[in-house]
Amino acid sequence: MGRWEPNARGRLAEAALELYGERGYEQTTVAEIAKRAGLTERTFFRHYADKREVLFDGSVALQELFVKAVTEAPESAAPIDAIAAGLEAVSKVFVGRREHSRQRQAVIVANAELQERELIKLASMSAGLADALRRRGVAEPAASLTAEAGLAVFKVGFELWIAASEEREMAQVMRESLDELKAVTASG
Amino acid sequence: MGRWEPNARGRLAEAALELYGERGYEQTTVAEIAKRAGLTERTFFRHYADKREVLFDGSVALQELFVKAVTEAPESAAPIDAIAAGLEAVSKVFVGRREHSRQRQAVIVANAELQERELIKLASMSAGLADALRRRGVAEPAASLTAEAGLAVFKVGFELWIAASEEREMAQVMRESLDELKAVTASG
DNA sequence: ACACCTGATGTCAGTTACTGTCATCGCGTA
DNA sequence: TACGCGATGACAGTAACTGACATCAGGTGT
Repeated sequence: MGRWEPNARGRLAEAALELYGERGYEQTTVAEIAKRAGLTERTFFRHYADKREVLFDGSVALQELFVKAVTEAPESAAPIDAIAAGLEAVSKVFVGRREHSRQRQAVIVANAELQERELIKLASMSAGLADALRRRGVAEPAASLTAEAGLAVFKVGFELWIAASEEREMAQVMRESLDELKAVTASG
Repeated sequence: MGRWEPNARGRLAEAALELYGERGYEQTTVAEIAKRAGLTERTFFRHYADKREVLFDGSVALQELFVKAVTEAPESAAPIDAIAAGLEAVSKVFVGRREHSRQRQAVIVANAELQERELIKLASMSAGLADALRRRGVAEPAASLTAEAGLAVFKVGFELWIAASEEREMAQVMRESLDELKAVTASG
């Protein structure tokens, strides 16, 4: 366990998820995470800005994927359909990762600080999507509202997918959730 | 400024908003807030769970009002219309408070930790609204999606209202934002 | 008038997240 | 083989937050 074992960052993320799951987020100290990863507390903070961030390593890549899919949707697609294309793209990333997602989500819902961090990541995604829509020529407040609606579908759809049986595909759940949103907003 | 001046809690909230505005959230210590309120750091933490919570004193009451209005909407009202009734009720609370809201929002958007706290308060509202809708007989995931849609309207509408001129009423902004959401989700 | 009770506050010590600074290590390169 | 450089360790310090206990002001009962 020398100073130069490879992938220090990944070892820290793995150790953190394990410990948060075993004894809870609050009952875990950063020093313990670092020790399990064969590193020191100071090095933890060189890789992650704080004790929460270690659980959200992939969020930037996920947002970029989402935004990219919206940006590259056909010009003719309506804003909500561009968002739908983004949801399709994002869903592919989660194929085969349901169990890992469940474990991670269980840790997050057990602690308010982690929920806060999750929410600001989702808000960042919403802002990125609104940007992408604006670049497609969508005006405000339509762009922000469409982005928020898309995130609502993602949030609700994600929870449904986690709770669902193994055969149920995320992309399908997302499509159905979006249809449901369209239904409930289609009054008056 | 003796030990028993009245309204210690209110004095702390006022001092905190002032200091966060003057020198920023991170550059303000809890000891400084307490000192300006004529109290000690320890007493601050008896009134507020942490350094962020002091800015969110009214959030529980606001949520209760929102939920109450949704609950008491006519039985015949569609879910989205019950939410609309809630938005109307909430809007009344903000009459005459635009300047205060601007000041507070400026402090919040300037700091990520405060944004996180704001987001979890809004998420709590969404959960409360979904509950209320379920009690009205709305099934899942329609209840959660309608609640999330309502919160999206509130978020976007609130920012529009803050940026708008003095004559523009929040209730009107909320109505227009909801109509816009209905428009963007009314495709295919 | 007096002792007593109670809730709010003060005091103090302790833990832990997080930061700044400098020393040290292992590896590649000239 | 000497040197440079990025990653890590070591250490001290700040501030958010907590627990335990003392103290104070005001009300209550006698």
